[in-house]
Amino acid sequence: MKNYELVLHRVEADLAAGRLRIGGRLPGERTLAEQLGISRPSVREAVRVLEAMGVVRTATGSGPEAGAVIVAEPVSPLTAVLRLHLATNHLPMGDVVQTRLLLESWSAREAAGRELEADELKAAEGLLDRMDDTGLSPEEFHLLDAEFHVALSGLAGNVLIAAVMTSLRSAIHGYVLAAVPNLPDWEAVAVGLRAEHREILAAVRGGEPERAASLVTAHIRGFYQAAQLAPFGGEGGTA
Amino acid sequence: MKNYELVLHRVEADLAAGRLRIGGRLPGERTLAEQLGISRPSVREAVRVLEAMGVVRTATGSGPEAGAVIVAEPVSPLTAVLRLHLATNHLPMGDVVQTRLLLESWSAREAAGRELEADELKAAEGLLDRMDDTGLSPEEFHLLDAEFHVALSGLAGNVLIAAVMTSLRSAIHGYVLAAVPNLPDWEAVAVGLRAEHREILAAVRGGEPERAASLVTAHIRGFYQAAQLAPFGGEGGTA
DNA sequence: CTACCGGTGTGGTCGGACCACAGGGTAGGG
DNA sequence: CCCTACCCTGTGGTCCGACCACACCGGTAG
Repeated sequence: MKNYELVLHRVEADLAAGRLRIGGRLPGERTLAEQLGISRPSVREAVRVLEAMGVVRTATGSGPEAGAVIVAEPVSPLTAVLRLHLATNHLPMGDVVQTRLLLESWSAREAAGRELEADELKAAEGLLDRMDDTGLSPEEFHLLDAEFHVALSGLAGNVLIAAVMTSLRSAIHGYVLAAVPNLPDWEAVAVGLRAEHREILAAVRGGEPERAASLVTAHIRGFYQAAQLAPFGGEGGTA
Repeated sequence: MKNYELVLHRVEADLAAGRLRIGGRLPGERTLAEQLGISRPSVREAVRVLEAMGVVRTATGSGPEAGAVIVAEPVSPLTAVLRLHLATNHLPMGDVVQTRLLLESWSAREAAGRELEADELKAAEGLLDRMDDTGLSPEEFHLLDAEFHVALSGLAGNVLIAAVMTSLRSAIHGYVLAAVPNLPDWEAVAVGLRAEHREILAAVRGGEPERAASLVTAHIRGFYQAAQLAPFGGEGGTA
């Protein structure tokens, strides 16, 4: 048993038992070291891991914002894990895209079947309005695009799936952007994407689950085919 | 910019550029510290993070197995992130189960639509045979059960989804086990689960995607309802 | 009453030291 | 000549003590 794991187990146990809550603070590194009978460097290694896992946020200084504060940020660790494993080339980009397709089509179906608050849709709509600006560069456009898709999957109400979607989009971002030059006419593509987005949102708002899901599937598939990316054989959503 | 991040970026860049491959080794901690102009403790913090992310495996001693070896182990970090965030109670168990349902039904549909090698199915079948042993405790049974479901999702051929499934199962394990006492007759339930497993595998082998998917959905839903667990309203798979 | 300014506690970093471990080269015995 | 036992070397694992930068907070001077 390595020493830093003592800290990890201690923190996990404290979380599970409710002794630590979001917004709470870990004891100081020196205190923790003394309590567990280990050295400060060992404690620091554990805190770094917790930070990388999105469980704490550290800050120097004093006051309520300083120290190791408990947070709940699952997106950044998921993104980091994805990025690193994509870098090893042992995680095919095709699998990532396929997973995205699955999660998004499900989210759209689910969201269309729920009672949505008006302000939930407002955020997504605002993004679409901003995407109407024809002066946007492909990169700016795609950032808004990604944000829209993430917002859409958030409407399904499953925080895990929303978090995974966010990570997937981050991981895919560079990949998609690199393929923009493959498109024969970017502006024409953008026009098509805008229309499809509106259509998807309308289907979600109108409570048409199957239509929303198939629109999303077609929307994503269409773009990847146009950009000559990731030939993926899987279904993703409902056929 | 914190010092340990220098190491993370360096390693990620080396991975992306192909200077580091699976099976390769990181420079020694002392060497790395000198190269980046930082101290060894800073390097160690970064290595710990990489280890927690499943990118390296560290070992003492000498020889080809010692040092920080590059590996590709996405499952353990995903599991750890899930466990920690479940402990914070900011990740509802219902969402985890719902996600599992989605991934598994998709995997079953996908697997049934593929050409499978005989030995791919062998592993799953072997697990089912072992589960026929009536002397198994609920915990032993459930471990095999989880392994079977993971193997099943592996048949779809998407390593990301398979990895996520493995993590979800680990996260759910304790939760499910704690609910076994809720079951009026464990042995009767086990008999039903065995039959359903065989049926699912048959549908996958027989190339019946929709049947496989709906069997899986019913299989999972049935168990959760019997154990009076996680009332989840979502669809998960195709309705 | 206000503005300044040090005290105090936080994480961030560093250098050095020692330990346990495992492999490989070497010196010794057969 | 071969085999065995030993020691040397390099690895990560751990620890100590120190100093820095930072941010709040309280006392103090105006």
